[in-house]
Amino acid sequence: MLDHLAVAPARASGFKRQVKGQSIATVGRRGKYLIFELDSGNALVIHLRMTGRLTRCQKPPTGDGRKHLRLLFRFTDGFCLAFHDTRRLGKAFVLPESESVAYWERLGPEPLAPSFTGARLKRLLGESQRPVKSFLLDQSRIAGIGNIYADESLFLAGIHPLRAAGGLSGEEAGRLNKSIKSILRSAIALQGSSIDTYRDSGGNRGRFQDSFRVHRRQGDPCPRCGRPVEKIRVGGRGTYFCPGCQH
DNA sequence: CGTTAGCCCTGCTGGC
DNA sequence: TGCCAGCAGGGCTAAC
Repeated sequence: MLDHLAVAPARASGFKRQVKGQSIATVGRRGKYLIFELDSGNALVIHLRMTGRLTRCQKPPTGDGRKHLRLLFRFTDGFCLAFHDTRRLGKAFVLPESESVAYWERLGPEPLAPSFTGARLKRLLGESQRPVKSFLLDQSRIAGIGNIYADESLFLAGIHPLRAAGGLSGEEAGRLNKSIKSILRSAIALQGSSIDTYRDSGGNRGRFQDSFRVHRRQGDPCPRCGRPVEKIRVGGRGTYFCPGCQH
């Protein structure tokens, strides 16, 4: 089994042993997981979840800077990489090279890959009776879409979050595919969404939250038709949509 | 197999 | 002003 919670003190020694002295060969991503490939062949994997933050710093944090500090990596050039996480939901662990393929196979395809097309999405949706919003959030079906981006993608595509996934037409799947790519690309260009604690590695806020059209905007007029945005719960997640534009 | 409820975790918000 | 229930949610596990 994977050593899944490296942050817990009881398991920290094994984690430290596997990371200490290693160089980072490459930095990558799969879904919402950050992957730091070590020269041992193993990978340091970090998931920020809701409130995790990775910050590059010139020296180890002190005072208030240590509040919620969970991990601190020190590099030979003197720089540090700090992992802060207020809610402690984030995870860091070492993924053995031998388990890598199986681990990443659990995730669905990357929606930004050129091979991810409307037709591919239509096939993935299959005959599923789940709400399309739940389907988009299921990382084993499609990797990397979170609650914000599911809401915004469905709004852009004009699709109601409670529609049965398998009930979407080919044309609708095509629209949804284009919307997902567009929303993700915009959010990346604006360096993410800082509703609350998210910051990039330089400590800067993202700006995509200023472009939300429905997410966390219940009661506000829809930017397209003016009807008030509604909030419901889908699969236990707060879900925002326009009753006038999404069918 | 496909799907869903519960849990983790802390800080903020809203209602009284 | 203070208190506290409720909410925020990604992903894992257990259960159906």
